[in-house]
Amino acid sequence: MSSKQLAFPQSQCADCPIRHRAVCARCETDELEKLEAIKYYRSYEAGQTIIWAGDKMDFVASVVHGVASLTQTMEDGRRQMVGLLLPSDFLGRPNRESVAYDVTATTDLQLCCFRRVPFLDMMDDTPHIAQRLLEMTLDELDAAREWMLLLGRKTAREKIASFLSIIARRDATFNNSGHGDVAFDLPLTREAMADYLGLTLETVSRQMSGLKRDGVIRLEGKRHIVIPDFDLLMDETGDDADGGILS
Amino acid sequence: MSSKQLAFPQSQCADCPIRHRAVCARCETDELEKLEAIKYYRSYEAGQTIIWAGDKMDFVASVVHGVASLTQTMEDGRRQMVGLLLPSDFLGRPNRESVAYDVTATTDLQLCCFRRVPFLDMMDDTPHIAQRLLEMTLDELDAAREWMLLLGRKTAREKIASFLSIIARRDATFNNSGHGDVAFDLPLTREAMADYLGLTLETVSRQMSGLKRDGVIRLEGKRHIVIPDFDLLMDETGDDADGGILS
DNA sequence: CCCTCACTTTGATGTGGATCAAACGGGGCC
DNA sequence: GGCCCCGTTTGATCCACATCAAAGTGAGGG
Repeated sequence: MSSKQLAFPQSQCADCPIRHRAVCARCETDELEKLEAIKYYRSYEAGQTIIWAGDKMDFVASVVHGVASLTQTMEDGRRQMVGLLLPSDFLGRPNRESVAYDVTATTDLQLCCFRRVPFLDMMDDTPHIAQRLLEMTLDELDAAREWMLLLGRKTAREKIASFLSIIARRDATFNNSGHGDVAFDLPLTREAMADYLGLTLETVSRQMSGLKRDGVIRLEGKRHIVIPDFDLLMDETGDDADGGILS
Repeated sequence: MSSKQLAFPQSQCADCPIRHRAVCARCETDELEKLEAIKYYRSYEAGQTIIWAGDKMDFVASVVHGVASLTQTMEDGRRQMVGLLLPSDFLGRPNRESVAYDVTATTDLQLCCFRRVPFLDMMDDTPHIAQRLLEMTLDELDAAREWMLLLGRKTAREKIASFLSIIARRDATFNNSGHGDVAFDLPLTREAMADYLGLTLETVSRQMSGLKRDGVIRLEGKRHIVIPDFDLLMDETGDDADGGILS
């Protein structure tokens, strides 16, 4: 079993996180070769729109580096972010050509793409791909449901604290030397945070200032966050205090 | 193709909507027999809790009749509905034993259940089941994203109008004789609607009264809704006015 | 080095929906 | 028929967050 994992040719599907999460974890060598044959990379810079709502999308993809967001916009301009894709997350619907929301690069971004139709063919030949995608989609649905609780019932301060803990859990490099400092860079502007949280950017800014004033977070520059005590932050989220730090 | 569909033994998996949506649409006779062997029914009455958050769930299921809801509750009692399951919707995660939210019957309810482990085995043997479940889960994720826009950015009146249009789309019997009346029963109390919409029950009630006062809806009793002109309702949702009535 | 521009912070005021409180209505049961 | 109870409606008040407005900050470019 472990020898089999070691047998995966590391040079194939090289820096592509999809190997770990969506497709390749249980792939055999010949399947990896098929994936190699249909994959290609695309890069975007911060702020660039990848696809507009309603456009055709002829590929599925996995995020290599950077952050992408899915956003819905109402006619009068109100906007709500409905998805935030970090490295190794999957983008696209194998069986559907169009998307229902704008996809935007919120930071510089690299995607590992697979053309849709060959990817579909490969799904037919390789049953565990669909099973793995099902797992990932169910995880995303669970995340969406947490997000709904946040949007529907949490206060502005709880929303900010929850958001920071979500980003910290995925991004933080943490400093176990001595005490438990957790530090990371925010990959979003205050406006994008507001779109994520269903707030205005002014409220986001005020609540960040409030958390800083109360010593829950430290701000080094506008974007770099240091959390001196993760439990203190968790107390602000409104979530049950189970499963310890970054579990 | 159509002859093949007719070849499905109608007496198998008899009144079970899972046949149409999750599993059986492309099943052969022998696969249907395997499904028959592991399926069973469970009934619940309105208000009954099916599973509590954190409990083990040893089955997956499909809603036969009635309505079930998925709800998250914060420690201080704030509640947010995060899923609403109508007939033919699927419940459960094949690969996970526990659930992260309470599952409750909001009306009298019948489920068609499959024990989890045999269902998993069947998924391994029958690749199109995972593909179909992936499709359904992606649809649910799209619905969750619409819901997030509603929770984050819509006004109370828009939330109510959107909710009514969602229920109408799935439930309504409509009366094409003469004009386009659309009528249906609300499967939820005002309180459950409030949990769905991220509002209080008082606000739900006030906004319903408002829509009634303005002639957008008629109320016959507390629960029966008549919509004299669906376009009028759609104008209140804040959504783009594309894809006509009940498309 | 300073100017610019995009992002952010802070301040003053307004308001939609929450909260607290009371009355209403109708179905089931004695 | 009358009473009770649960779900619902309506009213009065409050407050968290939106809105409108202005000033601060810092990175990049001339």
